[in-house]
Amino acid sequence: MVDAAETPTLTDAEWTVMRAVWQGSPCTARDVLERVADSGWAYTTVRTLLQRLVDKGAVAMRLRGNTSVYEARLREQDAKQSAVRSLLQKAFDGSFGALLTHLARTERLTARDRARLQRLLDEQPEERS
Amino acid sequence: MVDAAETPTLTDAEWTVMRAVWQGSPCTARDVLERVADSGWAYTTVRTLLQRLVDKGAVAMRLRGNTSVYEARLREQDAKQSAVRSLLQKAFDGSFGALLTHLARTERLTARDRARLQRLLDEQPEERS
DNA sequence: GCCTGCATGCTACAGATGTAGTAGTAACTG
DNA sequence: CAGTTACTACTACATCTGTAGCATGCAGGC
Repeated sequence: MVDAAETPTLTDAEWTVMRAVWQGSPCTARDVLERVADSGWAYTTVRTLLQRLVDKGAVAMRLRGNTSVYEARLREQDAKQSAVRSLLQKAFDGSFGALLTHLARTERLTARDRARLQRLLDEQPEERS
Repeated sequence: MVDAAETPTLTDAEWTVMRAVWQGSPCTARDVLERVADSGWAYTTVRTLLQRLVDKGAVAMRLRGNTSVYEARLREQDAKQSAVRSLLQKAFDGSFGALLTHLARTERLTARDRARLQRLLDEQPEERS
């Protein structure tokens, strides 16, 4: 009852920045800019997004000299889990099983994926409601 | 190259309306309003959302008497697939396997889910790339 | 000491989203 | 026929998102 409860929701652009931050956590805006180079974003855009993430509590900011240093506060695991939950709610009636069924039906599973799914089935301990 | 290519992206509110539409497809705005009763939305809100969906091509509208009748154009399967793809891109580096791994780690399967998934795995023919 | 460069804190602004309200009109109801 | 309903087309408007620009200040080089 502690973790993914108050996870902030991230927009697409914010996900891009968070991925960069997670890539190496105490980092500067300049670092992030480099990591998201292909986005073509301006430095100030990265800055704005980082600020919004700070506002949301997803990253922490502190000063080192006159430079802001950012550090992830939201854990990648939690963000992912939250994103999955959100998808589950809006598109799969909240049912994890419905999602799996959909995946198995529509996604092309590689042999590796199939094996992984199988393992998921075999390993997961029986549910005790 | 026909199906989920040009699938429009749905917002959360739009998902809610689409779910109602899929529930019984040629239907009126009033029908939708009833189906989403718990949302507490005003009739005009539903109307606006339906209009936006029409604009996006997700539903078709035609007149019967002086009443608009809406019909899903976007298939539920395609919408779901698109939503999954989108999640994959932003949170799992586009890797289906990464999503599975995450699911295996964090989500719980009910016995029913397990059975269903197992059946799908057994049934689905081996992939040939 | 002054210029150049990089950092910072604001401000901006269009388009998307959530959530309606209003005005005009067609239809049912006594 | 007049009032009450119900439907439609438009308009509204605060936020959120994507994507920056600007004014300013400190720090190092010449």
